[in-house]
Amino acid sequence: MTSPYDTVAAGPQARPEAAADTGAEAPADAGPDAAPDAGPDTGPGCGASGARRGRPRDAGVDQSVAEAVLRMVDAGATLGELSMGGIAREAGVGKATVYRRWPNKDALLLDVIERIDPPPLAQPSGVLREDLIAAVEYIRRRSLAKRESALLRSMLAEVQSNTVLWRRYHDTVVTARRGMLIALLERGIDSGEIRPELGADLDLLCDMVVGPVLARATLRPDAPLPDDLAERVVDTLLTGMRPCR
Amino acid sequence: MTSPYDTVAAGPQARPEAAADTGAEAPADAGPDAAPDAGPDTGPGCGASGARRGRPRDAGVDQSVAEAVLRMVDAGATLGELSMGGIAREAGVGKATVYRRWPNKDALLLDVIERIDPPPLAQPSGVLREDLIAAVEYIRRRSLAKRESALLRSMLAEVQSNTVLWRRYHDTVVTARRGMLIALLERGIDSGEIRPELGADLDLLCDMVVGPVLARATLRPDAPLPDDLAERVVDTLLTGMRPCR
DNA sequence: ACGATACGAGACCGTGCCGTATCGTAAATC
DNA sequence: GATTTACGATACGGCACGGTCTCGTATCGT
Repeated sequence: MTSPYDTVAAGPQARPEAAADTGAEAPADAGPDAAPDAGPDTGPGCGASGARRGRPRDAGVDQSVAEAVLRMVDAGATLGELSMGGIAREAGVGKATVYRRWPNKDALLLDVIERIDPPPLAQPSGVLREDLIAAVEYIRRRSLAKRESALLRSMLAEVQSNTVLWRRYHDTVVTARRGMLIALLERGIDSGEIRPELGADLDLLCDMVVGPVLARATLRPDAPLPDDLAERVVDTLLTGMRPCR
Repeated sequence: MTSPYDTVAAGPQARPEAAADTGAEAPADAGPDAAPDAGPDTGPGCGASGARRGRPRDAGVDQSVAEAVLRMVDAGATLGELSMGGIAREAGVGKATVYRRWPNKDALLLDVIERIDPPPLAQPSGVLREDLIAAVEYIRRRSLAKRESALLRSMLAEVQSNTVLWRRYHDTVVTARRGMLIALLERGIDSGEIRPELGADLDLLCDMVVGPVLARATLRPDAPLPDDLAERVVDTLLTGMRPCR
């Protein structure tokens, strides 16, 4: 109903003259346009003019703020519970310093989320079973180091109230991984390791591979994620539950 | 960090003299004791004395409030975003009326959540494949009528900041369904329809059955949940991905 | 009729947060 | 040295919410 997330301006705020459109605009305007590029083009030096005049921005501040947000989410805060004041305090910076870089809370969160670049999966070995296990194992490990899973849960909470935020996360983090997995499955079909009729819905196959661990990690935070989980999921999936042979 | 959920008193508040321990207690006391029975023992008539004196409580109010909460969550609100004033307004009741029944927001949410009694699954037919499909299909349908899935997502957001609330939901809603599914799988093993070595971890098997649909419904709210989803998940799972035969 | 209780509406107050502004200081260019 | 900008700290206004209270009305027992 009363969603606090209506307008979102993404990316750290550039210095005033370099981006006059990001800061204070005409009121009751904004809307769903919101410049989609949110690269961490932090202020200093982004303008055409080579060297800035005054004291340069401390690059460490961006880092501190991002770390603080992750730390707080990790510690159990909902995104909705995070306050700008709290973030600033946790990061050990002034509130004004935060607002100098991001116009509002949404922009900040969006930027922090995009800053989480998942380390690339290892190069596929070509052996289907091993590659699938590696993919699932990757999810398991990320869920264990629960920074990721805490953030995911927090994001999930925002799916409904802040679709922009979620879509951004989805496009940045989820899609990439999913693409790799689908490629893996396609190769498995080509090589005859997967029944070809299953190729009709790779999306479903994808969910069947990652769903179990994902569901356990996010929906059952108490459940264990034992070492051999990925292996057993993949083997059960490949062989099937029936004692067919 | 600053969790707004510290103490929780569950269940609709009984009329004053009937339950003097639920209302205002000594401050800085409460704690993790919180009477665990939260049945909707709504005020009137709950006391030993047969008939109450004044105007009886309107049973419709409890319903209206619960409906309002579900409606708002359904419409995209996070539990944290719900306000008592908003709930009262949405329900068309006075704020005082709400507080007359529940001592605080947590107690209200807890009660509403427990009020969602999932309609019992149909009696198992005895045919493993059909029963598994029915179980998965049940999840799919609940996710489609997204009241449930919206609530689930909102609950998930609270996992970290309000473990009490989550545990209550988990114990009430999740455990029951899971138990039925595990019984199903056990019978499948007994009847030889499932490879017996898989019986070593029925929990995992459980996740493999429900995980795909659950993950898709909660983690990918845009993804479709086609009619034949349950069937295909179960068949793929039973047969396996390999072209073993 | 009368007291008791519940009802919707809304005033009220304390608190916390958002976003801005100010202050004194630090680091850069001119 | 002067100017410009960033920094941490903090004060401020505005606002929404939680929770209490009051008011006028409705509905029950006695």
